[in-house]
Amino acid sequence: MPELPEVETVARQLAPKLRGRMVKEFLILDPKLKGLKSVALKGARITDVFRMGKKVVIAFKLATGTERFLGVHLRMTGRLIWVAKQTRGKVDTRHLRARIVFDKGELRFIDARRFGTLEIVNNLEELKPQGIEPLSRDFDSITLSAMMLKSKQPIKVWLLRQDRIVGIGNIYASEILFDSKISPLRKTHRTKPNEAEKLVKSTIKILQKAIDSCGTTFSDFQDSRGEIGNFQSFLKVYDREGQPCKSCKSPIKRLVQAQRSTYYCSICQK
DNA sequence: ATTATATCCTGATCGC
DNA sequence: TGCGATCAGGATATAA
Repeated sequence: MPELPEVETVARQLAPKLRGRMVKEFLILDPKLKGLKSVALKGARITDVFRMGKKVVIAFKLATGTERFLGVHLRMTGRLIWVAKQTRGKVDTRHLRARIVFDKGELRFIDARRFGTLEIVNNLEELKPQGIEPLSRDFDSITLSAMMLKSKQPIKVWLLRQDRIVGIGNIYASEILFDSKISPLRKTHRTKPNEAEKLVKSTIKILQKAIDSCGTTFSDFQDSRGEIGNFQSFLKVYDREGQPCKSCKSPIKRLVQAQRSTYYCSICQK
């Protein structure tokens, strides 16, 4: 689920719910997360919630004035659910891995596959990803071209590398390449300057549109029920194997690269 | 240094 | 309906 637009959506929706709240308790339920020094945040107040790469960052201020940052990586199935009031009776606590309890309400970290990670750091720098933020000014075709020259990987695989560009995952990689009219099989260093330019434009366009649509399908934060992402209706190639290309009508193809599905139109993308 | 493979986990879905 | 095989939107440690 969570690529850049989804993580951005989570952060944006949580921010107004969490800002200003004081941590009453930070409970770790999954033994896999037990190394986390969650007690360090007891009594801390949340100052902000935002996205960095694919992580949701929650910023805290301790009573002493010291800052702390919680980095949450959702990986495949992680979710952060805001629960405004304590529900009485049956609560689905399956896959509940951690809880941050406030005077009113709590934040739940739910993660079926348990790939998600939590980390607490003293400096925000420690959560900063290596790669370029595609929605920042640092992301331009000159920079991209220079980076792409260094890799012989297929471009689809390369786009997933978080140490180069952050935030692109398996869905958006396919969508961006379709929009760019570049084959996922193309060797990264074989892209021409005008294609790098196109890639920059397509990346920004796709990611921004997905953010505007609140991402691609996932559950609501209050009741963890309603689907709030809308971007799936804009997907042009992802999960559309055999269906007609939105542009040329020829069937969309699927292939596996680095053990992950890639979808593309072999007519439109060269 | 870059690139391919195995691995971490669990649930949903597919084919028989 | 049951059962095993396969797949899933992520990333990294290890091997080549």
